[in-house]
This record gives sequence, C-alpha cells and structure tokens, in this order.
Amino acid sequence: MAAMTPMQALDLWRRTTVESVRRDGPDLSARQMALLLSVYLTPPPHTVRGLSADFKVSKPAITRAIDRLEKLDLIRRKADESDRRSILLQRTVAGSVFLSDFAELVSAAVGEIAAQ
Amino acid sequence: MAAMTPMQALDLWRRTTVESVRRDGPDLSARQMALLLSVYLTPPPHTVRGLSADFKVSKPAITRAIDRLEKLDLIRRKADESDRRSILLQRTVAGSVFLSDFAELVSAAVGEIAAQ
DNA sequence: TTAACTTGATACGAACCCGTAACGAACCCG
DNA sequence: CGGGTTCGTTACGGGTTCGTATCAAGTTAA
Repeated sequence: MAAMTPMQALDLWRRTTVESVRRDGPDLSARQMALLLSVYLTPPPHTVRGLSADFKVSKPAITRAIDRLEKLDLIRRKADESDRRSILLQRTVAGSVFLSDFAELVSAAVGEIAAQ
Repeated sequence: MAAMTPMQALDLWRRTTVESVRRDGPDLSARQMALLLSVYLTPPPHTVRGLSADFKVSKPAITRAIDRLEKLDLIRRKADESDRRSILLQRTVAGSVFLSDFAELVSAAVGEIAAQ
C-alpha cells in the first residue's frame, strides 16, 4: 500500500462515509466506530476500563456505546469468569458481516480514487 | 496509491478513528462527517434538498446536522441571492483546519500500516 | 392576482447521549 | 473476618437527535 496525498485521504473518507450513509447503515458516532473496530482488530481482552483509558473517555460513555452496539447486535457482552467484576466484549456474526461490508466500501473507494 | 487488503482498510479506519477520539475531537456521526466532507470536497452548490437527496436522508436530519456543524464553526450557512428559499453551505477557516488535521491523521495511519 | 409548488425550518413526543456523582458487587489484603 | 479498592452500571439534569407532520417564505405559472 503506497502513500496517499492528504486530498486523496479525505476523498477516501468522503466516498466511504457517504456510501455508508446512503445504504442506510446505522449512524454510528466516531466513538462507537472506534470501539467496534478495536474489539474486532486488536487483541483481547476488551474491557470497559481498558477502552475508557485507551480512548481517554469516561467509563459511562463506554458503557453507553456498548449498549448501542449490543442493541444493534454488533458486539456482545460476556462475563469474565476469572474476575466477575469485569466484562469481556466479543464479536458477533452480524458485526463481522457489517465490518466485512464496510471494508469492501473502503476498498471500492480506493479503487475509484486510483482510477481517477 | 496502490491497493489495500480489506484488513488493512479496516485497520486504517481504526487507527484514524481511535486517534481522533483520543484527541478529544468532536464526536461526529457518520452523517455529519459525510456532510462536512461533501461540502469541502465536492463542487458547489450545496443545499439542504441536494444533500437530502444525495444521502437519502430526511431534510430535517440534514438541517440538524448543519445546525451541529455550524455550532462547531465547521461550516457556514449563506443565503442564496438568486433563490432566497435556498441556503448555500460554505467552508470556514476552522473547518479547513479540522479537515487538514484529519487528513494528517489518515496519512499517519497509512504510514503505520505500510511500515508493518 | 391567485393558486400551486418548492425550500428550509420548526413543532412534537420519543429516544439517545453527555459528564459527574453515587452505587452494589466483587476482589484484595491485612 | 473487615476495610479499602476496583469493576461496570445507574441516577441525574440537561442537551441532542430521531422521523413525521406542519409551517412561513419564496417562486412559478395560469
């Protein structure tokens, strides 16, 4: 993957985001998207306190983002058996599908920009 | 700009979004980001009805997104002199700075992924 | 002039989200 | 055991956003 001009970077973001909105996907905030992607792409465990520290965001804000993503069935809460105060965030089938589709949007946008 | 695997595409999105959240930037929704980028990257005029049709989103939803972005001083409303029912959306200095910074975040993430 | 249409904004009740503070439950350690 | 700590959640008052319906203002055309 070669470099990208700032203009190309913004256009990539625009094409992808606009297409995602057009497809009537869930209108996720930056925080929610950051949380979802972290759960799927970074090594576990994923806990409320860990994400709160990582994002520099309050714990209740993380709890609410989890509430929303769990309601959309994009992630799942699971009790931590070794420390029952904690919860572990896990992937779901619907979440995997959502991110797989999203990755295709990005790839398609990359292709459009490269073809310009 | 060469191709990108789906995994790299998602990781690019993750790194950029997480860093943006860490920096305590405004927590924009996908709709708001799509609107902001469209105003800055696509040819004018930008009107409520045009964006509503383009995004397949209701007009009040567009009005509210504009309200938010205008409050953040990222875009500006201007009356259309040739048709005073319409409004035109315009760029601001703060918006240009915001997107310039954002483009740098994307570029930095591209660099990190390339260096992996 | 007047009726029909278009445009963006507003009203509405419901749902969501904010940060701070407080909470019960679970863990740790003396 | 019991006090202190850590965990995620809930309570709170205030602000934001949702979609549908409606509105006033501006434009168009009969």
